[in-house]
Amino acid sequence: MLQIDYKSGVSICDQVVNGFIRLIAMKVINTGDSLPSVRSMASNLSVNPNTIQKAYAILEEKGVIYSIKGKGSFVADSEKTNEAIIKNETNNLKQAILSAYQIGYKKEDITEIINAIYKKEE
Amino acid sequence: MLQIDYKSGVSICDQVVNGFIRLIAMKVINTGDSLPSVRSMASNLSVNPNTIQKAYAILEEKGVIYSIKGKGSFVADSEKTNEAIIKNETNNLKQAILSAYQIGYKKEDITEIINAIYKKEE
Amino acid sequence: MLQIDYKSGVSICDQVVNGFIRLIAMKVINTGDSLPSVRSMASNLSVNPNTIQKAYAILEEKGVIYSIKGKGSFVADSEKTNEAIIKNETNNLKQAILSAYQIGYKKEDITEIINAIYKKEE
Amino acid sequence: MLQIDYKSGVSICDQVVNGFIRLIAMKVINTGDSLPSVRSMASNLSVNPNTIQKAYAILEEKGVIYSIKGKGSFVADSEKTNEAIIKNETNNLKQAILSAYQIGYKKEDITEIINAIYKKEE
DNA sequence: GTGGTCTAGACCACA
DNA sequence: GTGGTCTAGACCACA
Repeated sequence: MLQIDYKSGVSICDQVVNGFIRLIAMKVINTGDSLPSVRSMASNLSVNPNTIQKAYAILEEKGVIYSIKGKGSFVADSEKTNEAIIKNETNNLKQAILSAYQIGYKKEDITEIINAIYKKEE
Repeated sequence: MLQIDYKSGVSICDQVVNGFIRLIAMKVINTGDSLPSVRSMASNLSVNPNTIQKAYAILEEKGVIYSIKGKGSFVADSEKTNEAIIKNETNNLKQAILSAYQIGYKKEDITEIINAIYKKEE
Repeated sequence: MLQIDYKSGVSICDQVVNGFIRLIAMKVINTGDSLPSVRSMASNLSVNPNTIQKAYAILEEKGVIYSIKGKGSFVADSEKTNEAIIKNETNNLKQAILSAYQIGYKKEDITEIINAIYKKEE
Repeated sequence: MLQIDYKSGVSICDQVVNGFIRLIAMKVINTGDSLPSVRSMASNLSVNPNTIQKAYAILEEKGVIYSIKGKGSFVADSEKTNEAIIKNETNNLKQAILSAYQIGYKKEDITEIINAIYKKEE
């Protein structure tokens, strides 16, 4: 379900968190869908269960999933998930753009980068 | 000269590195200007000299400063600093924009954020 | 695994960096192989862990190894390591040859040294 | 007489030593010629007299100059200087070439680098 | 005084 | 257990 890059420098925990946020944002998994159990996820990725446990806790704290003892973890309702995801992403963008602005980037400089990425990925 | 947030999660070393890159990018300090000595910087920020030493080493490797044993550390030629700064900033932007792209942001969504920042700051 | 000369004038850190580059270049250790942990290496060489830590950080930055928090350090893909190794070695050679050129060595003088080494070692 | 690059990372002392060795090797200055006094050299290069003093001491130790108290420093006889210079340079080359050999460089790989340098500089 | 390297040892995040 | 960051402080080369 998720691809982990063990050499990327990004912690596995963060990769799991971001991976699920992405899957939810792209509607690959939707409100009410259950996530793999901590243990199955851990064994599939050959990863320590604690790592997955922590990732799920972070996702729950962000409001994109909820966990029910003895049943498992589920995607929260789309209103909540949308809000959480957009807030997260917009903050990232704001920070990067503000920083670029402060060192003298013009709107066009940023637009150029955007165009390059959207063209390349399409 | 620099503001350090000791609880930000970002390492002190990185804050010093990014702080100076920003100061140089904004031309607050210019080619040939000397940076505070490792020791004075360390005592001003109430931080261990090794931490500043490491930050300066990273800045030197990025090509934005050069250090002379026994003399001090200085801002590099503007050609070199510009190159390093643009590379740094463009990487930041690329990462943020790619991530936004992947979860479904459209060009217009990002442009909106850009406009908000550039209007607000002007 | 590595021989350190504590009085050579070359820093321990650099000796570790160059030592591993050589081991990788000579295929004594290969892609995916794990390096000794920072701590075990440090105790084996009777050296402070920070020194090894720094050496590993430099090796990672050069692209010949990658480190995973909590797991260890590993030799990178051979594509990456080859590139880094050749860059490193070619720089060394260039520097030595340029210096010889400048004080009047002719091509033949250098070729003679090369022949002596290659004959002797074969 | 000498060009010092204050940002090169190479210590001023070493630059002075290598600079004179080069001048002697290229016969710009010859046996019996006097070197600038420590003080005039220091003031010309805006450098601490101790630094020049040390450089001269190293040159004397290598046998390429000799100093007479109250009179100054002079280039040694050409037999001595030649010997010292060739020994120095050949050692450098041997070290670099042996290292290249050990990691699998072929003669041709090194020859290519030599040709590139000799063509570029001519 | 200034940068550079190192020891000794603590503490954190991650697995 | 493993890598990463940091404090405290010594010592060296260089100017």
